[in-house]
Amino acid sequence: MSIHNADIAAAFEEIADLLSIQGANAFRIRAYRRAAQMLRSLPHEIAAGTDPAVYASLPGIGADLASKIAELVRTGELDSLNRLRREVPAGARDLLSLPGLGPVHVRTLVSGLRIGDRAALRQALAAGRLAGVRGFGPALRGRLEAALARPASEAARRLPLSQAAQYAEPLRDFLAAVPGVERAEIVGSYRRGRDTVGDLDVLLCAGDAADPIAALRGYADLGALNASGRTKAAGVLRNGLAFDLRVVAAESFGAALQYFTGSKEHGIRLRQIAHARGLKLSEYGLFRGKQRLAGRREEDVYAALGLAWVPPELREDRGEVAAAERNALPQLLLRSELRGDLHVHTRATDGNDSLADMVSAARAAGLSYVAITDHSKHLGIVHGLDAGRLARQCDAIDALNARMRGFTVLKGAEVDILADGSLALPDSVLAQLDLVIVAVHSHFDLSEAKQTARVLRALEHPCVTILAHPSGRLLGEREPYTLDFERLFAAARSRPCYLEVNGQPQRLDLDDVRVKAAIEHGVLLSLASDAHSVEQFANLDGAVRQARRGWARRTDVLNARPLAELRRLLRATRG
DNA sequence: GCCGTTTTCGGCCCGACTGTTTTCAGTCG
Repeated sequence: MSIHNADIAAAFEEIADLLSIQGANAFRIRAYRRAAQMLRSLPHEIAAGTDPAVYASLPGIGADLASKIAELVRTGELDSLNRLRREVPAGARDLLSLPGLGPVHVRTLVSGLRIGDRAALRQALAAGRLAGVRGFGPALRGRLEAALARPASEAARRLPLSQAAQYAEPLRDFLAAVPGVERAEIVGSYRRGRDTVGDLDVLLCAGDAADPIAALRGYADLGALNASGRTKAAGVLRNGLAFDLRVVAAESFGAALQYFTGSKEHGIRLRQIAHARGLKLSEYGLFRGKQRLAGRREEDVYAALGLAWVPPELREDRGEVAAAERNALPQLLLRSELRGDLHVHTRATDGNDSLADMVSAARAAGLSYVAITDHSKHLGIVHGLDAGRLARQCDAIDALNARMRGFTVLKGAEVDILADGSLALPDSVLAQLDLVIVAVHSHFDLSEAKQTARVLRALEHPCVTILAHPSGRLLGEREPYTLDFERLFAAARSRPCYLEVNGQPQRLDLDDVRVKAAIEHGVLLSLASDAHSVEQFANLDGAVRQARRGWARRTDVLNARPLAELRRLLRATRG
């Protein structure tokens, strides 16, 4: 088994948690957390073909962490972590996730009271053993009892962005309508366009006279308000989604927008730059002493720090601050630059709408070409096409093209990759299509070696154009299958064939980090709606957002090319 | 534990709210 960046990051995060329970130096703990965060954002696998001598050149990795990475890659284990696991009770780390319990309180529980997991804490609370313990007043004890009473499955779960939007936008609109509120914005990971959202962050601009936090108590969807002061409130909606609300004045709104959009790591970079220049950056503005240098507009804050304005999608501390300093940020892809959509279904298989309606909707979405790619027969659940039905669909497309000006329908199919890497339709059929999408829809649990061999074999097929939803993940439902993406990218580049960024809200696959990696490998991307009904061409917005988070420019995208160039690129896949 | 346009040692981002304080530590974002 090979070690992935995420495994190393998880080990470092566990070390950080355990050290914090032991009361170690806070900056030492932060070093582990930052290293973990950096590793999760790295666009290549560090264990694969990286000279261990190079580890220490990564940002936030010094001699010590480099040697720990080397140990993990070599042995799959970490001595120092194993030692920490022996020193701290096994359930103690889990206690950190309870609301209101930080490392100091957990240390009190573990070393002072021999309470080392949830069950022991529940018992101690019931027996009244915590009454009178320093730091554990009645309010905190009540919070803990409530949290322990909730089933673990209710533990805060990240929602797909599109789902979070259904709650965020009404909340924002409600607050925007409160008298005295001048602006209301959803910030946080929502504004950054992350695939999932853990909680909602809402920022308001209002003068002293307005009291939006009081008004919030009248919001019909409010579940509970856990904290509320003059400028800040925190609570949960009825559906359990947590939110934070902040109120600032107009002269601070831009700084607050920057601050609460995050990410946290991006913000820390900015505050470090301010600090190095003898300035102070907070949600209230950029200050020299008491003098506010910027704050009203977000652009001004970046400019006053000597930085180009960074699009929110890039604010993940993945090199964007350094690029902004050099004025070398990428010109990110725009939705208006997409010329077509290469993954669309009709009711011939599992779609809802007719070929003609899907084509009309594609035109209405501002596109100039679309590929119809219904499922191959093998996938039982979707009434897949056999050779005969596919041939009739191709005739219908020919007839449609003959009637239309300025728009082109391409003939395609989404073909299953069978367990052994062969395809579910015969070559004679595939050869007649303009493009062939292949996808894994079964046997998700193969070993990494077998899954990789399977997919690479499919990509070697001379008719194959695009690999759809390459990781197979379904947000909140199914983990990605294990696949060696380094080899996938290399294969796609040399073949050549193209990788999809699937815009379905539950998929968003490739993810942002892998979009960036694919681009760095020189692989072109196909941004697809995977629409199964006319309204789902809106999925293209999600695909674009995801691609932008992976630093995609127009030139990195297959379907941002005009039709003639697209046809040339499709032909290039056929050797 | 990391790092260098003040530094190879001594720093390391910033502020609101809560609870339990008798002046502030802890948690959170």
